[in-house]
Amino acid sequence: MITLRQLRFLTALAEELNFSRAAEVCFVTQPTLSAGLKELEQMLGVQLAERSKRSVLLTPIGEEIATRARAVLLAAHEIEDLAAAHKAPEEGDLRLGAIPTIGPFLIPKALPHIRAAFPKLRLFLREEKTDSLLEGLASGRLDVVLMARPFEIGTAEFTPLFDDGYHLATPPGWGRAGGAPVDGGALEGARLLLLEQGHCLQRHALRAFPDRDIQQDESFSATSLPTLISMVSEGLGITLLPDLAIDAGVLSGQQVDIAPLTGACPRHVILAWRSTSARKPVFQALADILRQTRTGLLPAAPG
Amino acid sequence: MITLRQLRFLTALAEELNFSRAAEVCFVTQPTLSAGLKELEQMLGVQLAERSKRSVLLTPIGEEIATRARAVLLAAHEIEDLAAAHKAPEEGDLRLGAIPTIGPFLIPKALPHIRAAFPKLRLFLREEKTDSLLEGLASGRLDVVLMARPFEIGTAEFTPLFDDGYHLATPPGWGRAGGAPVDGGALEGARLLLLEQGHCLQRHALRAFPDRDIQQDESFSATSLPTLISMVSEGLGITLLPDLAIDAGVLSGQQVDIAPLTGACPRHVILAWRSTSARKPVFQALADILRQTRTGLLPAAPG
DNA sequence: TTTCTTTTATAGAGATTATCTATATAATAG
DNA sequence: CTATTATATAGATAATCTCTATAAAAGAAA
Repeated sequence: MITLRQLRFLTALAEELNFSRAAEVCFVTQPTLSAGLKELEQMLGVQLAERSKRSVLLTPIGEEIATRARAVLLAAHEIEDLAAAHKAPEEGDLRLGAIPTIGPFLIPKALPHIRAAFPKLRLFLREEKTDSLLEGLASGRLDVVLMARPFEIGTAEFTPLFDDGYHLATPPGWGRAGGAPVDGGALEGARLLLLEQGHCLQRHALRAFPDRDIQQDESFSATSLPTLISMVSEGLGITLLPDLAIDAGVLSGQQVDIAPLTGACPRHVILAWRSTSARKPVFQALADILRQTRTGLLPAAPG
Repeated sequence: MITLRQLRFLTALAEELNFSRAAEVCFVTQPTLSAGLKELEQMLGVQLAERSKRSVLLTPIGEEIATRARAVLLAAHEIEDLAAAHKAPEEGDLRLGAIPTIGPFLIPKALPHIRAAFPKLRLFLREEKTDSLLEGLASGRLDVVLMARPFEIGTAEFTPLFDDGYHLATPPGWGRAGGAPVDGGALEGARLLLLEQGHCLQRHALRAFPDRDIQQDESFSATSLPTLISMVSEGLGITLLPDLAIDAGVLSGQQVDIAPLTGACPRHVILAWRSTSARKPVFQALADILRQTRTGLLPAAPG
C-alpha cells in the first residue's frame, strides 16, 4: 500500500525538481525524502524520476502519477477540512479570491458584516483574473471565489449574487452624455477603451450588445479601472464602467461624465466554490451578506 | 496528517459495523484497528463511530467521511493501477461486467479472440443489471462494463460498439408471423411479455416505439431470456428479443416463430469505463474485438 | 588536471511507532 | 447468573522511520 506521505514527497519533488528543496518543503531531511521516493518507486514498480547527480526530471509516468497524487492529497485534505468545519463551521481560515473589477468595490464594504457574522473566521483575500481564480479553486489554493458570468466555470458550484450593468463614461463635455440614459448606439464607431486582455470585464463589455458591432481601441489598454478612468478624463476615448464600481465611488475626484447604459447584457456576479467543499453553509451565508452589501450601496440607476 | 490506512480502517468499519470483522478485512487484529480508528478520530477531532459494547454505528459525519475516504482510496488504488498498467498494459486482472441480455450472447464468442489478443490478461466476468454495473464501475469493483443505452451513465466514459434491433417472437402458428418483417403495430393490444423490472431491456422494449402505446402484460415477468422464450412457446403471449441474442442461438430448440421488427429504436450497445482509468487502450482494443465478434455472428436481418 | 561545490545515495544509530497477545470491561441473551 | 460476544487497554516485541554523517558523482572554477 502506498502512503499519502510518499505521494506528498512526489508532488514536492515534481514542483521543486530538487531532492533537498523538496525535502525542506515536506519538513524532512533529504535522505528521508530520497528513501521515501525510492520506496514509492519500488512499490509501484516504475521509475518516477530520472536523477542525474546534477538535475532531476520526472519521467512521463512520474508526471502523470504526480498529477493524480495532487488530487488524492487534495481529497484527503478535504476530509480534514470537513472534520474541522464540522467542529466549528464558522472558524478557521477562508481564502477568498475575487476579480479586480468586482472585489475592491464590494469586499471592503462587506468586511464589517462578515466579521460580525463570523467573528472567528480568518479571511484571506486575493485579487486575480478569472482563469487564475478557477485554477486556484480547483487546486485547493482558494476556497471560494467572487467572479462574473458568463464564464465557463467547470465543475465548480455557485450561487448568483446580483446582476451588474454598465454606465458609459465619457470625457468631460463629450457629446450628449449629461446623465441622461444612452443606449448601445453610443458605442458604435467611438474610440472605446477597455482593460487589457484577460480581464473578464473586457470580454463582457465587448459582448454587452450582441447585435452591435463594437470594437475596442487597442492602441492603449488599461490594467485597472482607475487607470482606465484617467485615460477617459484625458480625452483619449470612452469606456464602459460597471455600475458596482461607480456606486462604490471609483469616480471620486475624476473628471468624467457618466450616463446609464440601457439595453446592455449585464454581468452576472456569482460566488463559486468546489463542489466537494465542506463549508457550503458558510458560503451561502457569505453570499447573503454580499447581496445585502450590494443593495446597501447607492442604487445603480441614478448614477 | 491522516493516513490511507486509517481511511481504510474507517471504510471497513463502515461496511462491517463491527470492529473485529473490520479488522479481519484489513488483515490486522482488532486492537490495531481500534487504535487506528481512535487515532483518526483524534486527528480529525470528531467522533466517527458510536460504540456501545453491543453495536457500532457511524455518526453522520463519520458516514460522510467514510464516503470521501472510499473515493480517496479508489484514487490511490488507481495510481497503483496506472503504474501496473504502465509496466504491462496488457497483463493483470480485468473485471468485466455485462448486462444479462447482452453478455451471454457476445462474451463467449469473443473470449477466444480476447485471449489471443491479450494472452496474459486474467478476465473476470460478472453479469449484473445496469444499475449495479454502474455502481460497481464507480466504486472500483469493476473495471469495464458492457451495457446498452439509452441509459444515464454518469461520469463514465464509453465507446459505442453496435446497435441492436429486435425480432418479434410469437407462439408457433400465432397470427401472421412467418418470418416476414412486421412493424410496431403488431405489439399494440397484444399480450406482451417482458423481463422483470430492473432489466434495461424491459425499459428499452417499452420505449422502442415512442409513438405507440405499448403495454407490458405484468401478470408474468420473466427473469431471463430463455425463460421468456419458453413462456412465449407456451402461448402465454409474445415478446421482443434482441437480434444479438437470436443470432447467438438463444432460440435453439425452442418452439417459437420470429419475425424482424422494423422501425423500432435499437439499443445502443456500448463499452464503458471510469474516466480515470489507466487502461483505456486495452478497453479500446477490447471494443474492437467485440465489434468484430458481433459482425462475425449471423446477420440480424434474415432472422 | 585538480579542486571545490552541489547534489543524491548510503550506512548505521536511535527513537518513535505499530502490532501483537493477553486480558479487562461491558452488555446482552439464555 | 452464567456464557457469549464485542470493544478497550496494557505491555512486550518488532518494525519502521528519521536523523546525522559520509560517500559518490558530476559539473564548475582555478
